[in-house]
Amino acid sequence: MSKTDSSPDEAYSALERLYDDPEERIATLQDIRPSEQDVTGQETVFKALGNEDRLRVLSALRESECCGCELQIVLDAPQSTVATHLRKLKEAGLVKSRKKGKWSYYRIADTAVFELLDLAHAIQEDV
Amino acid sequence: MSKTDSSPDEAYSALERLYDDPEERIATLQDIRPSEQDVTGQETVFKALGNEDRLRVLSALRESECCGCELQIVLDAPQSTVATHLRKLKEAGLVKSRKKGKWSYYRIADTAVFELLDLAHAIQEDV
DNA sequence: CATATGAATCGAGGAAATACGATACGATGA
DNA sequence: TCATCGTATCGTATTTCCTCGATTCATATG
Repeated sequence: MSKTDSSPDEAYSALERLYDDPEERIATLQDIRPSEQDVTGQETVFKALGNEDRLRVLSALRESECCGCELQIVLDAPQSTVATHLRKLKEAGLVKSRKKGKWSYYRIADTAVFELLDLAHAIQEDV
Repeated sequence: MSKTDSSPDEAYSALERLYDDPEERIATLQDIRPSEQDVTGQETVFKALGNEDRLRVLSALRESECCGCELQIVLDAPQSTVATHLRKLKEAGLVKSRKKGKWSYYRIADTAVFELLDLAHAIQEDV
C-alpha cells in the first residue's frame, strides 16, 4: 500500500525531514558527479587489480621482468588464460610489454603500482 | 595431434629452451607464492573499488560524512542497492559507519583510501 | 616455403557480481 | 503499543566476468 523501495522520492523526503534547508543539501549532493572519464578510468584500474591471478602476476613482476611462458608457470594456468590476464593488466596501464623475437616480456608500468598494492595490503590489515 | 593449449608442460619445455639452467628458474617462479592471506586481502579491497557506484560514493564521502539516504541521492539508486554497496565498502575496510538514532553515517576509513583513488587516477591518465 | 614455437584472439560454457523488490529490523514518537 | 521511518538483509533475475580449447598470428629456423 505504501511507496516501494525503489522510489528515490523516499530519500528526498527523508532529507526534507533531516535538514532545515534541504534544497541546498540536495543540490550539493546531486552536484557530486565526478567526471565520467575519471570514474571509468579508476574503475578499469581497480577491476584489473581485483583478481587473484592478476595479483600473483604483479607479485612475480615485482621480482623481475617475465615472459609469458614464465608467468604460465607462476599461475599454473593454460596459455590463453594467462594471455587474457596480461591483456587486462595492460589495458589498465598496470604493466607494459616489449617483444623480443617470439617472446613478449612483461614488466610493471610504474612504481605507482607498487604503492597501490602496498596501500591495499595496509588497509585490509586492520579490518 | 600435438599437446593442447591447456598443458602447462608447454611452458616448461619453453623455459628449457630459453635457459641454460631452467631448473633453477622454474624453481624460482614456482616459489613466487605470495601468502594466500595477503592476496585475498588485496583482492577484497580492489574488488570493492572496482565499481562505478562505489567510486561515486567514495567521491561523495571525500567531501563530507553522509548518511545512507544522502548517498541514495548521490547514486540515484534504490535504498537496497545503496545499502549493499555500503556493506561491501565496509567489509573491505574502506569506510566506517556510526549510528545516530535511526541514521547510519558513513565516512572514509583512512587517508590511505584517498591515496588509492589518486594513484589509480594517475595511472589511468597516461595509458 | 614449410615447420615449429611463443603469443594473441575468439567463442562458448560456467561462475561470480550486481540490481532491486520484498521483507525484516531497530529506533523514535504519538 | 502502534505507526513511522531509516536501514539492513534476503531471494532471485540479470549482467558481467572468467576460463580455456581452438584457432590465428608473428617470428625464427631448416
